[in-house]
Amino acid sequence: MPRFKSVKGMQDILPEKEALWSHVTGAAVSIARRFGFAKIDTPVLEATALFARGVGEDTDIVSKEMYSFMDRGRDGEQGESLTLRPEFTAGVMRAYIENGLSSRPQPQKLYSLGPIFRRERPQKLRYRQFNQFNAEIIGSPDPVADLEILLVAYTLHRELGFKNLNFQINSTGDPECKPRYIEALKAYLAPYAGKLAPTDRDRLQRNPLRVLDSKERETLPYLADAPRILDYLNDECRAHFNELLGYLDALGVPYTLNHKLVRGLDYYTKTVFELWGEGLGAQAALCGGGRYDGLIELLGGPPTPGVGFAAGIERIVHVIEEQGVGAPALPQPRLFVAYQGDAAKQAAVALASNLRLRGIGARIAFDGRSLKAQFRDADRYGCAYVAVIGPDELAAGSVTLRDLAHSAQQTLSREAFGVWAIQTLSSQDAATAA
RNA sequence: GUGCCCUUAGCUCAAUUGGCAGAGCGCUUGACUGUGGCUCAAGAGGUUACGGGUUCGAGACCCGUAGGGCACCCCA
Repeated sequence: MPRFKSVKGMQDILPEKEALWSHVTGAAVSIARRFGFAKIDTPVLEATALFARGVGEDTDIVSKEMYSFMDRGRDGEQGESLTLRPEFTAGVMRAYIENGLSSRPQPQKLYSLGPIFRRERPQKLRYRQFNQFNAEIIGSPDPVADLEILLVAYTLHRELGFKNLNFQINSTGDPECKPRYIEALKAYLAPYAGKLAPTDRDRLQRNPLRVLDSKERETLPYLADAPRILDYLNDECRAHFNELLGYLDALGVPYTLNHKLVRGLDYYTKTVFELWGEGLGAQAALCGGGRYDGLIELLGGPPTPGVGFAAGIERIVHVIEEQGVGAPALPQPRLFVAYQGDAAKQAAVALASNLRLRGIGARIAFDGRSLKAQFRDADRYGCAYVAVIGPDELAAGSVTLRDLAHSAQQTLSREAFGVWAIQTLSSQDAATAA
């Protein structure tokens, strides 16, 4: 029997990571709530067509990175094609439309947390299954909505101790000015088409904007003097962008205008951004997002503006781990219940169970190990106290309580032990949890 | 999808020009038969990623596959 291994690009997150992970996700949730976001959980599986339509057929994500399969229909007929979500936004928009969230107070501010799947070649901090924190503001064209999305991202990373944060920001215009710019870009690049890198020649036809952030050596020289989209924005888009930048200036949020930033998803309009940080190797982006005013209508909903972003949890965890940021310890039982003998084992199991029913954490040994081994476990698990029930205690109806830190012990009646446990352990559990 | 590098115990790594597969940590047990940390001792744990080939002999050399790392592409 061959040993099973995790699927390529997918990894186990082991218990020792729990404290750090809940530190990060806890911060994300707390900031989302501070900004007035509510949680929405959508399925991991969606119709392939949703992503093809929403994200765009010609994007890298849809054209080569999706985990898709044909579902079974009735009577063995072939059903529809389903896909493991490669991003959050399309699914959240589907849910917004399907559940009539457009008839609730607008805008709807929604956050999500969960796994995302992209079938890329794995690399450091690039996995085929990874976790994202996602936030969307749906139903407002106000630049303040853009600002709040940027600020959620910024606040999250600031609070987790990131240094040298910087937004890369650009505007990709709207359905009126974006095509004008694309035409201008195509016209500018057309004479050089033969000299561009093959992939870029292809992009020029299918998705001209993507030529902009090309890193192909042959292409780069021709990009330097390419027209800039900011020069082609119509009045509305320019005003929107300038208002957003004005807020960022006023708040002292660092950003760099990056006119080559277009991002790989078709649905973006107006604002696009990425937040860059240190310690990520070739993966500069901690998180990214932008505005998608046409998406909901494209997916069959009422014309509705929206803006959002997604952050990669693994990338955040990696960086703060490297910076040696310690996460607060998670609460754990302070008491270890040890026993000797079968009869005492029953009493010990009952004792531990009763404590837990009263909300007090307790750990108990399995497998009838020696007292010595039980004490070693108690120490290893960081328990402060050991309650021992052996033949003597069983006969006397008592419990021997040892304080490991002070190497002191005393024998108490069951009643006295119960009082001690409620007084000492319930308060300490609460203290650890807080 | 492309290029380069890597893969030996649960983990981190040794093993002379091809010549008996090892250490530390961790784990289990024990060191006055009711008591932890520290120390000491013993034990368990391996198809050397997988499949072929060369050789008297392969962890080592050759080919293939898988997985990992780094970079490209793109992004979280």
